[in-house]
Amino acid sequence: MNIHSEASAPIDRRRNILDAALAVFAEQGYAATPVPPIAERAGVGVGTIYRYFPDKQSLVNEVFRETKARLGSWLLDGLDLSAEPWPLYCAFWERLTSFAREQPEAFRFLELQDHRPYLDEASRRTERAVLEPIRTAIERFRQAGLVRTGMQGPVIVALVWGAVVGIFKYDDGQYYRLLDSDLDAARDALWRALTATEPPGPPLQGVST
Amino acid sequence: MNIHSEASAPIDRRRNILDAALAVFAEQGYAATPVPPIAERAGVGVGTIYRYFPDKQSLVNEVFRETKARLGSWLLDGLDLSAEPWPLYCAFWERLTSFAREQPEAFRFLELQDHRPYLDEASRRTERAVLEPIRTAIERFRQAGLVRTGMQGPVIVALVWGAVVGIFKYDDGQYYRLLDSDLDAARDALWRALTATEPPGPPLQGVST
Amino acid sequence: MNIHSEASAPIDRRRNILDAALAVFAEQGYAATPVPPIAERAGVGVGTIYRYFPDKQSLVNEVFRETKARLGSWLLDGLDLSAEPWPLYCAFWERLTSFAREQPEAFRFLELQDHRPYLDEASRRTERAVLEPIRTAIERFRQAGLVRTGMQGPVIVALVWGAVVGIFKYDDGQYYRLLDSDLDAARDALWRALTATEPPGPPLQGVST
Amino acid sequence: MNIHSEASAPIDRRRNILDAALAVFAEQGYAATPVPPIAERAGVGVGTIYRYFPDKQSLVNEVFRETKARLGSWLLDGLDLSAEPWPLYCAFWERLTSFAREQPEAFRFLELQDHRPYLDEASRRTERAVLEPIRTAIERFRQAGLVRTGMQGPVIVALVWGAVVGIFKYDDGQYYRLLDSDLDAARDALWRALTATEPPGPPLQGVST
DNA sequence: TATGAATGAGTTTTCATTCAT
DNA sequence: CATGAATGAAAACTCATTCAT
Repeated sequence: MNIHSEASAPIDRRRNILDAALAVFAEQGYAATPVPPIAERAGVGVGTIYRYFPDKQSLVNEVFRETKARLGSWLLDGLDLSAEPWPLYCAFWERLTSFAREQPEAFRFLELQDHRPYLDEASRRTERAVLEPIRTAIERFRQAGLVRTGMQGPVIVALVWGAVVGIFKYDDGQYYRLLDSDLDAARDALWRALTATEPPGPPLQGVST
Repeated sequence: MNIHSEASAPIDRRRNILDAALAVFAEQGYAATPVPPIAERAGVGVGTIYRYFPDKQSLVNEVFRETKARLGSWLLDGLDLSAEPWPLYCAFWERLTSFAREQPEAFRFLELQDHRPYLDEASRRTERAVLEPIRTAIERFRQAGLVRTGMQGPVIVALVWGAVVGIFKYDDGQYYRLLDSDLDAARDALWRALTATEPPGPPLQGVST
Repeated sequence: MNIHSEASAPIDRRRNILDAALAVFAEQGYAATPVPPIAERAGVGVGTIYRYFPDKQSLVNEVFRETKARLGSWLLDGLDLSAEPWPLYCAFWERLTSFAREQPEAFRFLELQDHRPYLDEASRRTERAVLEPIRTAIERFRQAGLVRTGMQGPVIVALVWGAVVGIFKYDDGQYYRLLDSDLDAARDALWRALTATEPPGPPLQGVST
Repeated sequence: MNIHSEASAPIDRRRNILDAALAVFAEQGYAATPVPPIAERAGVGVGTIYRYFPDKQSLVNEVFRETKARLGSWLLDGLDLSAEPWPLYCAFWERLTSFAREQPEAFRFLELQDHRPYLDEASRRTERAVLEPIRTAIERFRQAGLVRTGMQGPVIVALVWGAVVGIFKYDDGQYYRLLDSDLDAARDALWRALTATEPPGPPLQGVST
């Protein structure tokens, strides 16, 4: 018998607080969100939040780092960076768009808000680190001549990432709903943008774990 | 000529307030910005702000509409939407990137922040209206077969616009400074993305006024 | 006509806040006193206190410095430190005891409470400075052989001052009320303590201004 | 010998809590001291404190009573109140000053802080009781004509006690360190104050147990 | 009309006390 | 019986808005 049988729900208050904070920060923004709604959504007392985080700013920074790291895992865990360009690109694209679709709060919080006013150094480090492997891979492809554009590697990533953010932002859930065909077309279009070649076709299986 | 002689500096308090508000909102965000810093930057008393705007939220909405409209003018005024695709695209690209470079506060405020928590209906209308002519033009090109991608017209605009925001956001002024060559390469790359053809060459002169 | 006719009561909110704070701090102590009671007693809103003092600790420090300085003036203003020992001693005694009697809040706050936990450097400087002239005068007398005790000058002052605090503290207004005869006897007794001579008699007039 | 062998350390939690509370109250004052630091210093959990004391105020009152009683014992246990005045005075003086020196926390807590805001009736009774034997002895001497001053007996005690507090308070450990000669001189000076006679000489041995 | 000091509702944060373990 | 995580009432402090000047 371990400390918790599978049946008993172990209450992880820190987890609940972080999740609740992400949800309300995504909705209202950090500065516009008072602490009590976070506590209520987390199912804890207000004071409890201050047992886990020294202040509101530390909380938002932890939310940022955690969520950014989660995005990093989502994009990269098990991704074979040595794969061929097109399968690798497709795998990355799939992960990127599925994150936006399946983790809308995380996506909205991370990508649609301006964090500079409160981000601390640790968070900025995390931010820079997350896409580093992708940037490196792109840079490798670029130097191998597989990427036919004059942009620096990181700029390429920023462009693709920004394009994805742009189209998901346009999907406001009310005036426009993104179609799967939009996403596929965007994927192929950006491939052309980067490689100056036609997309080879449907992505091969087995690139990601 | 207006009624003021050149010697008397015509103090346009409303103007100053709007400019000051844009500046501090761009820097700190709406919710994190108290009113007094706006007043100070505008060179007026706090009370004065409430003579021109009923409350802080009305102010930020007016800032939003004004700035969005300014962006619209910057992009569209004198732009010949009936021009050939490539020159039109180049002209639009030039306007877009020059706005980001020359009006960094406006760009940061409009594009890097999440306005949903406070935007009123009038502002949302303005937002939708600004890019409408562009969307219409794209749609026209698309239906004429000049745009070879399966995306809906507005999604194309969102993708290009998002890509531009993405690369300018990556230019944080500290870890990376965007090069002109990055911008030119991005322009050509996105042209390939949309048309599935090589960019025809340097943009022709005379497309925009 | 100056800015305020004598008839109109010019409201000095800072003054009111300091007075109110002294009153409630004297009664409850600094740490046990919330801000609202101070505001109420001062006849101002809570927020107003924070317009005049950055925080509660700054307020109590200012109260301390002001009150200490007031005590210093009460004891020393116009006191002829070059007077003969006995008249000077009597004048000082008179000022000391009248301060305790006429400014009971100031006396209780300054002398019956432990300020170390919150006193800042400026306040500590003020504290050290206030009795300095008296200490200097005593030292002069001591070196002239007029004070017949082996204590250091400042210790003499501390002893006399402590004795006065002790007897006023014993006067709790309920179980014991200090008599004038107690005070006169204490004055003469302490004179004997310091000089090893009998007190010469009733104090001469005209020592203080 | 008690029931515990020397090997097993008998943990007296109540004792530890009282000692810890005295230490932190002496340092920070009652109102400014949270409960957790007391628990930590006592080596117990916070909850444990509430098993021994109903609330924080009861704790501070018990600390007060205990410490006051300890002071009473220190001053009086084995003191021969029927001794001759000068030896008795010297013995008392020795106990008083040694308490201030050897129990600085107790001294600081009892004498340098204002307990009125939280003291309950039982504590006030204890306070009054402790010095009662001394006051009675003084009163006896006074009525026997051995004390030559017009002060009431309790006022005499208050003056001496206040003088001692005054000089020890002046010894802040930083700007001034009390010398033994200061203390001896103060003892003799106060003897002159009370008796209008010269101190007879060095204190006889054997007055206190 | 313009101002900025004043305000109190609302925010962040603390802490005495409880109670499940 | 001892614990310390959890709590919410209360504290410190902020700030959008008002209004006397």
